[in-house]
Amino acid sequence: MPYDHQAIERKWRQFYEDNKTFECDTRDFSKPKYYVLDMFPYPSGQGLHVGHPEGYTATDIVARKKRMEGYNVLHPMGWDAFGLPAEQFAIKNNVHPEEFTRKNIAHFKEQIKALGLSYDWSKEFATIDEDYYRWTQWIFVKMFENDLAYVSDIPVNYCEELGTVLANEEVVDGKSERGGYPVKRIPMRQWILKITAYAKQLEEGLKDLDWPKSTIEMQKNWIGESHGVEIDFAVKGTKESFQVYTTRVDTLYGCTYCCLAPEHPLVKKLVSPSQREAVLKYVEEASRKSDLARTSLEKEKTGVALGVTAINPINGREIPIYVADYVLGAYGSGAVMAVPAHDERDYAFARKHDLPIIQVLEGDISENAFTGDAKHINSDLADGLDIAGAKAVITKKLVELGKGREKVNYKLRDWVFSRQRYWGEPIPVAQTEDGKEHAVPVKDLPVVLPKMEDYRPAKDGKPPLSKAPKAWLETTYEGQKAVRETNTMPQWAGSSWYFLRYVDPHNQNVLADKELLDHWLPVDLYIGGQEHAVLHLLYARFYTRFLHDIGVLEAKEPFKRLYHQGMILGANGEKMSKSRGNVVNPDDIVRDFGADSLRLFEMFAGPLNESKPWSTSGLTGSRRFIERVYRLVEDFSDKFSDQNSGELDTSYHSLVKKVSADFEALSFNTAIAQMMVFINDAYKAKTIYRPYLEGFVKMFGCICPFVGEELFEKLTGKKGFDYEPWPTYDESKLKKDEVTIALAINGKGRDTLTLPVGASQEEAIEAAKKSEKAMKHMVGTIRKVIYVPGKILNIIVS
RNA sequence: GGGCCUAUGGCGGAAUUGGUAGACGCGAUAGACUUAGGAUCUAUUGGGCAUCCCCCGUGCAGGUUCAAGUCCUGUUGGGCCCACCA
Repeated sequence: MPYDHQAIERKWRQFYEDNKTFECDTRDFSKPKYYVLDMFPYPSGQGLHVGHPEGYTATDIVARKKRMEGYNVLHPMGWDAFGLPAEQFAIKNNVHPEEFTRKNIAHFKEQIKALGLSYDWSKEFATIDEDYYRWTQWIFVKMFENDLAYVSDIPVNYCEELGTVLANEEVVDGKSERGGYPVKRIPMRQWILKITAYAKQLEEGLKDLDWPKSTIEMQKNWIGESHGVEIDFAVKGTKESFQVYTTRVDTLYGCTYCCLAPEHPLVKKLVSPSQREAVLKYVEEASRKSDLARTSLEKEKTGVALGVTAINPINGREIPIYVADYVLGAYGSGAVMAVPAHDERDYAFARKHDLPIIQVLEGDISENAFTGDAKHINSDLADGLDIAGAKAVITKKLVELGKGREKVNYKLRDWVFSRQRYWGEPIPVAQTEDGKEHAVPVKDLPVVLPKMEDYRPAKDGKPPLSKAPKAWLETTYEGQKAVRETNTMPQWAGSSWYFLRYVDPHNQNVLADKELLDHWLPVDLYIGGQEHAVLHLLYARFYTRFLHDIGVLEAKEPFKRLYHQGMILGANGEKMSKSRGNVVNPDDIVRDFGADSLRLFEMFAGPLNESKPWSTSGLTGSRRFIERVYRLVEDFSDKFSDQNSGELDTSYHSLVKKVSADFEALSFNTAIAQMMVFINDAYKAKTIYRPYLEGFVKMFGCICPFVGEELFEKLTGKKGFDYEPWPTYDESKLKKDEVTIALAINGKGRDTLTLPVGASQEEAIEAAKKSEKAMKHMVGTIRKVIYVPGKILNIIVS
């Protein structure tokens, strides 16, 4: 029978359904555990993208291998289902986001099942399930109780025309991205999570993770730990002082002015009467610029003098104070000491405002600030020292004076956690009439998102839930009248802990049984896109550490090993998009070529972590290889033998060795190449030892499960290879009696030598002398011989 | 501006971590089978050339080494992230 992928897929999908083949008993601790997880998808209206199967196939291969190796494998799937796109689509098309999202989930699930992925569907949930978001809210309540959630008025981008708050990315040059309406920075009440309380832990925890280097770097960068010194500057003629933060305390003698951020509380307090008007105007203008506009405009350094003087604590020098928006209010203390000679920004500002420049390191400052390392000058006790030495003595002096202290700073800011949107988890808080915020008691969770006809943002910038029915809005807290919080959580909330719920998804009493969490966490292998290198992965780490701290689980880190799949690009090497017309629909591929061909192609196209262009001929090649394997089993059974002739020993045992190692390293393309070599050898062989073919089919079946199951049944009569033992290899079968090594003259490869294993240098040279090719180049006397057994014989002559 | 990654045939990519560069696949060429082949099988396939001999070849320029795609220095192009973080 020829290879009919549709019939085979139908048969084995049914088999998997009927037998619940991949259900995992998470309470079975008798076997070692392996938890392999995909980043759960956001079920968009477009359905599955051909990029999805790439990561999913990779984890599936590992899951299948681990099951055969005797692990109890947890391999679940679920849905990240709250979020803005569904809400926007629903508004546009006048449907309810839940209805729309549930439909998308059903579609995604069907598409994923068609791919032969070995998920345990009994663990499935969506973040929009009340049963799930009850615990998302519970975590928030615990954070609130632990002073990690607070409300604050912070500036947001508000667009009056659109009647809504916009994300930074939606604001371009002070105008809304859509419509081009003006956007104001106005303070608005927001819920904030104090992720900065975990900055240090999140930084330190990175060193124990088996994660891609680039992702670790990005997280480090985002957390932005910096070691420096905080210095007190007194304001002349007042009792006021302010702190500056610097990583270059060694340049303190070169400080010729100070700058405060426009948001700095002392600006309005300190400003001299004559400068008051100009300064207030400047501050007002700065506040109107969005963060984006403030940084994307040309790097011109603007600022206004406050008309007051500060005193440099190291030498008593009197210096002017400015307000300037190149100083960030949210970083450090919102104030800097300016050293124009050795900081490019200060240099530009000083030049523009005609401020003095004092050089304190040797170097050229005629055109630019000098920022390298050199001997200090004009620095009193630090003269002659390099940066490190000067930092040490100046810091010591400041500490003695009580005017400075070492300090660690982080770029990481607290997490704005509220959204003025409908399609998210309601924040489980109620406000009593005295204005106090109270967490909803745990027994009253979940706070169910009310069904609403009109869930558009309210015109005055208030969240859609402010239009919810009174019965929902009005509540009580310990007998007092209260109103519910109408902000919702961001999409991140549900994805920050979902990996915990899978171990115990139906638990009604706790978010998951601690015993199960402690057995299964951390996740052993987590695969997903690099676009989540910072936010999702950082939030998930934050949640896990918090939950550890309140005793929910022992693990401190959620994901032990992380890997990013690359993108599947269009055939033209560009990102797939409708406008480029290079989108490939996985449904078409599965229908015409089969899920196995799609899986094989995506794994063979190149290294998992690199982006690869789509290639129809590559897909055809994959299909061709499957047919070649299929034909071998179907049409050449007269070659099969239960006696091992030894013919395929080396080929098979090196195959098992390579595939075992490559699967572990997620190096699927090279594993597949080796499988092709084996099949080529098998075609050439006179007889094929049947157990070798069975072993091959089990490994091949991890990549192409449908045809793998079919062939395994044909070979063995048994249904389902999924819990069969993983093939083993015999190292002694790999050791040949002879090795082929390279023969080089003067470092240049000239020939190969076939030598007995363990041949001595003398034997090797004897053999080399028989090589005509090499002897041609052996002119002169032998100067040196380098012999690396099993690798190379290099003879140096002159 | 800073950080990280990357560069190998016509194409996707291998290379035991310093040891004959180009595994495997795609594409191409020739042949076999066939009514037919866009199926299958066999052979060849980095470039040059005096064609199985030799020379040149891993973005570019240097260096270390008996030996470099691999290590070091510099440089150019591509990708991703952060971006006035004091």
